Amino acid sequence: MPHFIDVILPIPVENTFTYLVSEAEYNYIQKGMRVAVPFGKKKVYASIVKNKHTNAPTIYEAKEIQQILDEDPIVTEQQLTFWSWIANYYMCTEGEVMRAALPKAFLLESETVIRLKSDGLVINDEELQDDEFLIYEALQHRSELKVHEVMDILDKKKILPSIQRLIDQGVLEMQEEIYEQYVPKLVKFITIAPEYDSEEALPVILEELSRAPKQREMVLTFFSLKAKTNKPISSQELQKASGATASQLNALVDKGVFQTYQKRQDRVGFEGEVFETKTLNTYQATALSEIKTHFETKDVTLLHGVTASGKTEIYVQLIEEMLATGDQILYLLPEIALTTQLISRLQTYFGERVAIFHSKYSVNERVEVWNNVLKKMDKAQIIIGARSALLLPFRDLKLIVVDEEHESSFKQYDPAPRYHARDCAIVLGAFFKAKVLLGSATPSIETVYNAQSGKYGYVSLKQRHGNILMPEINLVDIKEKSRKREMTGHFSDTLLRAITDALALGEQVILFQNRRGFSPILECNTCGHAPQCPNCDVSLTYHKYRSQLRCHYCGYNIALQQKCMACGSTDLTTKGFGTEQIEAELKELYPDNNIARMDSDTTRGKYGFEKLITAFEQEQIDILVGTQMLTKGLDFRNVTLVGIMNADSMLNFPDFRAHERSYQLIAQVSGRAGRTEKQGKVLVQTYNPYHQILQQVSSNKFEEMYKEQLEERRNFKYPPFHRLIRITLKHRDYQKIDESSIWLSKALRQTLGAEAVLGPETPSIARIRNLYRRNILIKISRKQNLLETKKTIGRVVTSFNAIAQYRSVRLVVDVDCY
DNA sequence: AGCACGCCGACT
DNA sequence: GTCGGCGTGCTC
Repeated sequence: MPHFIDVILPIPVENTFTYLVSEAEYNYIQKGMRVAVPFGKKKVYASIVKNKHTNAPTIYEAKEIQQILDEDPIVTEQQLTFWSWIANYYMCTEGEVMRAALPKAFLLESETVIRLKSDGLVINDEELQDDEFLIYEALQHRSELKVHEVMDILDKKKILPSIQRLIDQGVLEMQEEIYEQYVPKLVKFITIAPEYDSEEALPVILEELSRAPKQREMVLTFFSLKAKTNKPISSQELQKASGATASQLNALVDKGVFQTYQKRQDRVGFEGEVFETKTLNTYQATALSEIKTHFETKDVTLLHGVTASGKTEIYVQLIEEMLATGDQILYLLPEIALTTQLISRLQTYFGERVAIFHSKYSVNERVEVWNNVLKKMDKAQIIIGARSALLLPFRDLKLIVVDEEHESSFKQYDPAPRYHARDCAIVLGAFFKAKVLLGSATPSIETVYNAQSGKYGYVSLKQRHGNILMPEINLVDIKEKSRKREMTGHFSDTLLRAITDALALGEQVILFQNRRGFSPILECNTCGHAPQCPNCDVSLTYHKYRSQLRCHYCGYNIALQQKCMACGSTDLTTKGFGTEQIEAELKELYPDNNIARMDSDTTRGKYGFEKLITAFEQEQIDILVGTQMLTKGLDFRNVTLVGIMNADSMLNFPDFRAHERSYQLIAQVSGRAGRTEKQGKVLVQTYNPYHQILQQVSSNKFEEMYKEQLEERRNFKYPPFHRLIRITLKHRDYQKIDESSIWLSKALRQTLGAEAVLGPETPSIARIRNLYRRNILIKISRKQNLLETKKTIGRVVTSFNAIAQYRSVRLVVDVDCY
């Protein structure tokens, strides 16, 4: 009886694929193992085994697998169930989930390589055509060439005919190669050769080395290191301690004094002191016991604690109590908050039981964390990570903490799966019967709604840690200030006075401006022309530090023009403002103070962000200007003043959550002020100080904001009352996008009802990277069957793709697109 | 996704 | 005439 396996391939195709295996392979293979399979004419992929069976496919012949890649499954059965849930819920394929979940090192892809045939004939150069000669010659220097490299050498794309001719002549051979990308880290250790390892031998060696003082010293250093610790001594350590070079060390190895051996070492680990957890204050202790009470009856609980109320300590305490059982705990954070600040705090409590999973980690580091979680190692009992940590191979998950629950970065936007980590965490928690704790100072409307309706437990913590007062938030009417000519650049006199006062007291200041760059638009005063991106429908942003105009959507950039490109006038002005301009103005106003800027331009690189944070912590920086990045759970002791340069741009953002977001942002930034005894001060500059959101945030009326926003959501059919699915259409032809989007919206209206479908609407940026776009929004009432509705949408999409002239239109379906 | 096949314009 | 453009269809 033939044996078969169904596998998931890491590509966006709907189905699993069936391959033929031998009986021995069949018995060896387990679900969740990786198997290399040929796919299409030449590709080889690492796939994941989803099923084993003996049902031969009827309409095609199954291919044989190439090889089994694992000795044990690397994906658990629970993960496979979870993948399939994600694929269903977020309307994507399991392959896309697989691609997001597995560390890249697990996803081998084949590459075609060519090499000279070992018994190949030596060929006469004259017999070869130009291209063939170039390939032949390149292979004299390199043992093998990737097809891609051949393209580079010949500087053209059609290379296969030349290669084919060489193969026909028996010169070359071609092969598909797959590479295992994970490389264990090997560390070189030093021991002394056994014959020298004694008291008596030492003088002999020293005598022998009398003419090599450096080597002599190294031997002495080795013995003193050995006496100090009984840990193995690495070559690096020895070199550092003795100040010797690698060649001096090698000389001793050659002389047979030292011996070396390689040891596999984990890249991920923690070395340092471990401290006792802090005792909770009475408010925190009460909150913790309330959380535990809720967990007796409910799986999810919201901890709503104002900024600086000490939520982290509560998590720590809860984790510590849960840890006793030896099960795993997941701590999810928004990407940006994954700074050393919080991690080192958790590491000081839990030491090496903490593992970190983070996008800035290398492929190898990610594989190690994956394996540690899979094998349920002690060193990965507590996993801290951003949203993708949710996809790790957990064994026994006991608790999931979702910190900063309201953060929009928990939702993945671009490549599918477009999943929301908080919502998926709740589902994953249910799979494991784990408890889920959501924490935030400004929880999202949906979560508060779920808590108030009794679905989640609710615990509130209104007292700041150490009874520090909430910062005082004042609104500054800059319309009025402009009229009275009390503005200096973008600063009101009120804000400037507050900055001057704070600096005089040696305190630090944070200024928040939600836009990077110098100023968004460069405009001609004569003709009104503003340079546009040729690929996107946006004006280019002026970046002063590079003297460039840049597009924030596609990266297009040109050098700054001195003259208007339309009329040649030199009278150009900038409109709007960003972090860079604020920084420049500040440097003029406070030339004696250190001013730094934190945005995605200044925090590139692995440690860019951390360097800035550390410098600010150590008070080397007096004023920090930044974007959103500043809001995320950072804790600076000496900040007493926070200024928000312009609140209006956020409030007027065209999105149903703009008001909620503005409240959260202002409240979060404000929370950075006054974390010690002194009450912090927050100044919010706005053209509209009577806006209800600004009024609510300045008087700390979260409840009122929540009720008002909830009412609006109810009236306008938004979450949590309705679910939203957005379909985005993209195409480079304007006509086609127009027609196809109208067709699709009509088809959806016919099947789902006219009131459920909105659009097509043109997004505020109608074209990005030369693709025109249209959005269609589907609102699904809570009463409707979600699964059925998605199936219906799926059917409509299928019939859309069946129309030949629309097929080239790209569709992106985003479930819960908020 | 990626790759081959196939049909059209612009150049050695 | 060929090279390279990208629309189309398929992958166990």
